[in-house]
Amino acid sequence: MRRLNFSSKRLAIYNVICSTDCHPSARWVYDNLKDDRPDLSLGTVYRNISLFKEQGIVKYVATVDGEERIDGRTDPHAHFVCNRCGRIYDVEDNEPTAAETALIGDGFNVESKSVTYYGVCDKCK
Amino acid sequence: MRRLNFSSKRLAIYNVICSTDCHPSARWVYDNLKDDRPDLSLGTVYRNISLFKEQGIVKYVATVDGEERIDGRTDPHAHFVCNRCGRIYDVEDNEPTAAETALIGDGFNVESKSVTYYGVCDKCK
DNA sequence: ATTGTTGCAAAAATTTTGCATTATC
DNA sequence: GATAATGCAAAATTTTTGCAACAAT
Repeated sequence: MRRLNFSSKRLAIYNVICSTDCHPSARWVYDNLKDDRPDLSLGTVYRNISLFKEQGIVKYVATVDGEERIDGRTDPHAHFVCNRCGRIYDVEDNEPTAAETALIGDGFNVESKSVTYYGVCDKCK
Repeated sequence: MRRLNFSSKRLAIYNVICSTDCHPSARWVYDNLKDDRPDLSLGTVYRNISLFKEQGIVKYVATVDGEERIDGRTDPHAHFVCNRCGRIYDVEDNEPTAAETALIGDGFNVESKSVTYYGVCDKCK
């Protein structure tokens, strides 16, 4: 069986992603690891995030200010993106929708759903 | 009173966006106008799309293969993004969610909601 | 040894911007 | 003529990639 998180850098990248709730960008992950691991390159962070997404252990959340933001939490939930500060918050929401049923009836394979609210967060108000 | 769609190019860009249901990228809009208007630059398309988004007459839909995709239809509805071909479909869905009420109760200003389904469309199956 | 992983820098790709020119009123 | 809009090309940004070096088994 293929072992996941083979290398120590890969593991470190994954751990950073999972131990924050800020829904980081690749650059944020890089910056946060750079202190502990000066020998880390941004390309490696990108390569590993790509891999994690293929494996399904990291999910795309939103693109904010041109940067892709990701989430290490993979259970179904929604997000709130602040239009002022760019912070992304988790929002509990697992309501199945009638629209999904309709899509399936129309012959679409629905693999995932993304629900994102946009507005101004409590800190920025 | 300030007049919208001041210039003829601006109007043409807006019309192309509104008369397709493909949820185009800036490049697609540019390519589709280029035949009729050889004197059109991609920068102008980007500048006008930015303006339309500020005005609220065009909405961001999703980022597919690194390209931002937009919609000239601004009434509340959801989307389906095909992971194979990148096509984006409109999906009727205006169910208000309990999550939105919860957000407001928590002191967030919810300005908009984006619901996007991902999977494989009927044409690609 | 062989396969997987990384650093580095270059390249690719999308989007933004500065400035001179053109269009609109 | 004054203001707004555009073309063009350069610049800025994010993301990807090639390749040699390194790590792991």
